[in-house]
Amino acid sequence: MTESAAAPRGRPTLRDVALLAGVSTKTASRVVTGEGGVTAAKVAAVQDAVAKLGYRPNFTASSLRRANGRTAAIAAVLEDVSNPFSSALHRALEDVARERDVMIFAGSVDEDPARERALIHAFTTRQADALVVVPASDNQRYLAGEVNAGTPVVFVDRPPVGIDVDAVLVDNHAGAAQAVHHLVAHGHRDVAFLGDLLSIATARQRFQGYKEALSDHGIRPSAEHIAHDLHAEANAEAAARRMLTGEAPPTALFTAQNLVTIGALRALRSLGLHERVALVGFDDFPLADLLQPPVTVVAQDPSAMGRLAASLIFRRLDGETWPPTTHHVPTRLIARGSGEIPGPHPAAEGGSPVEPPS
Amino acid sequence: MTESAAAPRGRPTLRDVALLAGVSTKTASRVVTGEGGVTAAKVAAVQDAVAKLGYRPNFTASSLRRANGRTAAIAAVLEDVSNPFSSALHRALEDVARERDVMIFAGSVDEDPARERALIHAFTTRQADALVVVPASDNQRYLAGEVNAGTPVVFVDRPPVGIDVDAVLVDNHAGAAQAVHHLVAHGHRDVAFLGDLLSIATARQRFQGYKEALSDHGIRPSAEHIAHDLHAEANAEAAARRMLTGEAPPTALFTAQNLVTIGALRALRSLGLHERVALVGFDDFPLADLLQPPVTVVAQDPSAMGRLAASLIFRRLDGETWPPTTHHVPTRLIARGSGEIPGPHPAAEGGSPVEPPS
DNA sequence: AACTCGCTCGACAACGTTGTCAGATTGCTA
DNA sequence: TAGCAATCTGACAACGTTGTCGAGCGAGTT
Repeated sequence: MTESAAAPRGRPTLRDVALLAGVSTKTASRVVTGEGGVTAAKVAAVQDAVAKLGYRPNFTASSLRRANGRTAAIAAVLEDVSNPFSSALHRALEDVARERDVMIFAGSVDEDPARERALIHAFTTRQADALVVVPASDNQRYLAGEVNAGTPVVFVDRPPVGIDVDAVLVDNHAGAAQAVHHLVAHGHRDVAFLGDLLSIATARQRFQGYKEALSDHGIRPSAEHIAHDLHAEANAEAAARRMLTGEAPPTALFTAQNLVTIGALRALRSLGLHERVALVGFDDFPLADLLQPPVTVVAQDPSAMGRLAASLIFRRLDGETWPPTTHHVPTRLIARGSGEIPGPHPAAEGGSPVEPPS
Repeated sequence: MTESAAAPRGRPTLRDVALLAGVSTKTASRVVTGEGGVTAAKVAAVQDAVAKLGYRPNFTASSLRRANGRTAAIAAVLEDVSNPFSSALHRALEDVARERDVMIFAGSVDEDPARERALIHAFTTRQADALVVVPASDNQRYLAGEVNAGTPVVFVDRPPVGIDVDAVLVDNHAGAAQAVHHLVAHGHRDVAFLGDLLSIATARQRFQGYKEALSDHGIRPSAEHIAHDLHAEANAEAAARRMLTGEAPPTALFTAQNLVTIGALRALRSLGLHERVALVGFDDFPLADLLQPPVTVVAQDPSAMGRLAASLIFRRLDGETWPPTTHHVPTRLIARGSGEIPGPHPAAEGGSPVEPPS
């Protein structure tokens, strides 16, 4: 004999199970979903059939039919799943989702607005129950349909534009200001700024914080010591090198993004200035404490952001309602060494060095 | 007037579109799928209706009905989406999948066999078209049903057990041996081993490579200089510290995993031995080149592994068939400094230092 | 003029599942 | 013993979509 039974072509379905167990599909369904109200004998028969056939329910078909139509999957539209910030966020979402057996679709936008739309389209088309978005475009009006249809949407790290939804943001302005105050308190007045693409809202906010903090101390930054649109490590390294080898080089650097910080570190290292020029970076990174000197940063907390975003999502999915709200997750200055290299203006102006409250 | 029209409760469906456009659902379907064979006038009417209602096709329902039943989603069962190896792998999968508009479900196993099964269950239940698995369990027989049903499965980094599927592996044995040969060539005979959980196949292979490479040089490692089951940074640091402060401390360390390497670096640093004790780590990590001294590693190439895994998946999905095959992606020794710290036995035995071919 | 051909279009069924409902069986009460 | 409620079970429809098939129509052929 080649086949013991009718050998259903593809995967076994509930119908195959029911047939083998000698019950109706509905009763088979009752057993596999644990709905109850089935006699022990039939339960056993169905379970036997399930085991024998290796039946796996088709959750896709089930969610098509079920009352709420939930797919128990949420989508994460991230900057790049392989960068530390995004992947920490991703992991935090997963941790919260796991408690509810919800899966995560993740995709990388790479700062490409078209890609952002394509991803969101793909995810909504696949009936994701909710959307977590780190946007790259300058306007997300196109999401209105989804939001109106009742899909919970949370923006993370960058504010929504043209649409009113929950957001979990970092206080970039305050964080940047904190970094600059810290440097000034350690005797620096010539603090350079190296930042990400100005098209990114957070980059603009950090620059704003930098400018205002300096101006609080009556300092006007030199135009040569400001570099924008550094999105790759190599660009940042070149920009830092240019500043540091120019005339009247800065005595401290504020690097407003991860890769920019690392590029600047390379420049400092290769010029042998890493023990002499102070540096505070925005966003923490692994091994920052093992470098020489250890790198002082304004840390964001992507895990906390992810957990908060997920909890907002699930509260909405549970039916809770409230007006769209923006939440701010605080930053934390972690002094490790590079930011405490003294500058030429000790005990700046106002007496004791100004330290932000822990 | 409160509502301009019948205001369909949830998302608009093809039926709503057809109704508004005055055509049958089938014709509406023809338009949105681009099937063709529809007059220009009706195409326009349908497109208008689509735009007016903000209609989005339900890909889930579509794949239920369509001939091949594909969901255009593949699942990645990873160690931890937030660790650099996993996330680089994830990203590589995404890059290949993107070309075909295929999305990725990702989940973290955290070395928990139960979680591995739960994730795979969840993904198959959601009709993922294929599975990429970095296994944590010691046996994956339970996947037989999926494989028989024709779902392409590729194992990455760790070999499948109890089941015969494609695999993309690192040559851990050779990579570890290469690291040890490198250290011996630089004058070390007392090379310690610090490795991950012995329950992980790759950890065992790396240990094997270490032992055999030493034995090639007629060296028998001291039992005190071998530490297994170091899965967290803190454990690794403690173990390294114990070895380095014991009597007859090793002159070189081979750290067989990422976090173990970092833990060992912390121990070296805190004991002030980082310029005196050589170290080669298995698996590269960001910023290894910026540490003092820069860290020599045997690098894996998670991107290449991911791309290869994805290409195997898609070739199978395209209908190509071949017997399950194991592919080995080569490692590469990257000499940066920490591995070239000289040991007490210069020009070891066989004349010129043995360097593996680049 | 009768016929065929090609094209457009819609009715219907089906994908795998679950909600609804009514029928069948059982056990209990009066 | 009749009556009734409680329990179990299956037929059927439906979720949103697409494959199948045949009807309708105008144009071209003999």
